[in-house]
Amino acid sequence: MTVTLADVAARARVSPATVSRVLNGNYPVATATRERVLRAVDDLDYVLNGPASSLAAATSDLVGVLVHDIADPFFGIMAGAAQSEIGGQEGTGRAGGEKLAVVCNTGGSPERELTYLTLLQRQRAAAVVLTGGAVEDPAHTAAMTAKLGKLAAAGTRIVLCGRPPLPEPDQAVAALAFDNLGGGRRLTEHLVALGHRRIGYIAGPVGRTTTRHRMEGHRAALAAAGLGGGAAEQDRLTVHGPYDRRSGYDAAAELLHREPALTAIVAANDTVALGACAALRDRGLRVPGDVSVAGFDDLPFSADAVPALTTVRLPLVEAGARAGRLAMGREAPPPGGIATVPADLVVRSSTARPPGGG
Amino acid sequence: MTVTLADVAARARVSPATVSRVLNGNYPVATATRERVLRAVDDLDYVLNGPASSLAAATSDLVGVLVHDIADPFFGIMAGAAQSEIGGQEGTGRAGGEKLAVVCNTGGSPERELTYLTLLQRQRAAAVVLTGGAVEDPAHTAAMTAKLGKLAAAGTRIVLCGRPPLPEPDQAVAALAFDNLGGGRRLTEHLVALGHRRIGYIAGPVGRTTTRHRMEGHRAALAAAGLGGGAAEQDRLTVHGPYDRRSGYDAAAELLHREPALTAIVAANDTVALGACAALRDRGLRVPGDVSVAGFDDLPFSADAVPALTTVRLPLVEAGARAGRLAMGREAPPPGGIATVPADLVVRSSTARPPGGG
DNA sequence: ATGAGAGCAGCAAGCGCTTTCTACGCGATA
DNA sequence: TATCGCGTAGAAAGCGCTTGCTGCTCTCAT
Repeated sequence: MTVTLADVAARARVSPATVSRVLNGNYPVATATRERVLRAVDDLDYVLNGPASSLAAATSDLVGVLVHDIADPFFGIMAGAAQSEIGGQEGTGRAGGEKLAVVCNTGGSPERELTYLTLLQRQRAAAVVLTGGAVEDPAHTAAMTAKLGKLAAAGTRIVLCGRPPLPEPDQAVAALAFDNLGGGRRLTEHLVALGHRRIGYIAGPVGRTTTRHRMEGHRAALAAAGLGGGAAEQDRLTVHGPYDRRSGYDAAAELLHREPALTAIVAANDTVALGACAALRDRGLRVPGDVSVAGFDDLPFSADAVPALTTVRLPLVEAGARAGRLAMGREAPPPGGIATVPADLVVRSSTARPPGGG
Repeated sequence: MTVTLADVAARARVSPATVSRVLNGNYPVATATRERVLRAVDDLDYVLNGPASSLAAATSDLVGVLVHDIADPFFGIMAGAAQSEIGGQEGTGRAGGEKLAVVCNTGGSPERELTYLTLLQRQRAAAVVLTGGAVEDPAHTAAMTAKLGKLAAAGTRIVLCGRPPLPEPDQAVAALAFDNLGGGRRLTEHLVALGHRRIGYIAGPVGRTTTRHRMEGHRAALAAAGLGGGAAEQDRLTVHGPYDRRSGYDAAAELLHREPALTAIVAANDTVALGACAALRDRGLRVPGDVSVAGFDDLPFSADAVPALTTVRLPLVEAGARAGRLAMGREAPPPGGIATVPADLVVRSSTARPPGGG
């Protein structure tokens, strides 16, 4: 039925051991022998049995990339960049280093995150890349830490991309953390500098590090300008929701309802910001004429929106690629295992001075 | 070091065979025994060794989902929908049916498509879902057909989603083909009905089925209205490019250069259409006041664009989910193994009657 | 009471590969 | 000429799991 190593060995008139060595290329094999084996492989159309190989070698060439939402370009871009570093090298022929990068979609669910990690652990994955913010639930954090510790102990390399380091930093875990706090602060500082005083905030889902950090940056900027207000006031001008367009639309409407004199809205990300713009437009308000709007991430479509979105640029491609290299062990981990990825303000045309004020 | 089945068996005071059977749940085991085993599993924190299991059982729980560009929501949406059907069922506990859906990013490269297929074949994947258009190169088509045939022969289920059936239909391959031709035709018919006579076409990359079918639909509509012109004229009003925003921007500029009197532009997809809109805007042309623009796919952001995009709706979530179920063998394949997914015209505000005419 | 049969658990033979250790042949060295 | 060592190939022992088959222990009908 299926062709096995032994079949190839028989045809090449060598032992299975030799075939294995030719295929793995980490043992001296005479050129003539090698060629004979390679020819037999081609003739027989032999395909290595992955499970058998992984079992015997106690390692596999699977690398998992976990994302919250595969339909969101924020994750797609990072995952794509990581994957091209992992399974990428075209034309490398049958040379090593080729790994199978697989992206797993958790849908933002903690359970599925854990489930995928177990599945990856089952497969004895060579590495795991976790992208996006972490869920801030003590129980889940503990479970994740334990699971990741076990994976690391089993030799699986762990890389966090766009996610803060674990509470108890592990040597074996590299973290590429986005400067969400700094980015959020700079964004709101920009708005404040333009003269805005009543700024609504559309936050991401509750209980996510990304949500919290961006919001803390926003509030820090407000506080620094003496615009903090009380906790109650802050909450009044904040609406939480998922990272999608619809959420932005609804939240903007809600904010306008709570505070009709709003002159600016800061959104948790670009997609949400675009939803907010739509809501504003539907109410006859102009952006940025009546209300300024800002996003976060600087996804490709943000530059093309009308008006072009003021946002915070996150180098997703670079970060994803670096995470991929880290996962492959092709790049030295940053000192302390932790690196901060910059988040720079990008001013475009969706923000301007407030109508009367300024 | 790592806990094995034998360790669990020892602790539960049963044979390894019994533990295996409890875990796989496909053999009668007395309740008391089962519970003892389950307790031992928990106590020891046992995690099945996937490769060993796959080797012994000659099957694996990996399902591959191939996409051209993971950063493109068109693929992200389909892949996410498929994945939720494959690895989804929350709370199913340790019950079967749980598979590891992994998405592989080919970047549109034929070589990588083949490479991933081989990697999946290595892993003895349970199923493979291929999304998006196929590359129309005889050599590649032959290679793919051969490879898919081998996979199918090895028991891997194959599902094509948004891709036409193989040249020589295989019983084991299910295909969910998008009605790109019909959608393209209806879209252009709409433009013609509005009174447009000089319509530019921004096509996708050369040599892809999707590109060709959409374009053929466009040209069929033109021909039916007696607007076909000669082949040379058709080519003059057609520009090819990748499926990205930049390509749309450049192509629109080029079309305008070739035919300044253009009153409408049909783009290969929504992203490209948005790029075209940006180019038009930058030249001081209004959409749809001066030039109408239409896209394809109806991605989420299309409804939010300004102006909202007239496009062709593809039920990506439904198609992806169905592909997932097909891959799991949870849904009967369509008659003949082929089903056509409808592509309906969605008229919004980016198209209107041409300026002077109509 | 006894034989048949159902229900459940164990034995042991692999699944296809990797890798350690051993063996062989040959040119170089003494 | 005898010895050593290098380069290369083979033998064989698993890696951890699944599963066909065997066999034990009860229960139930005769």
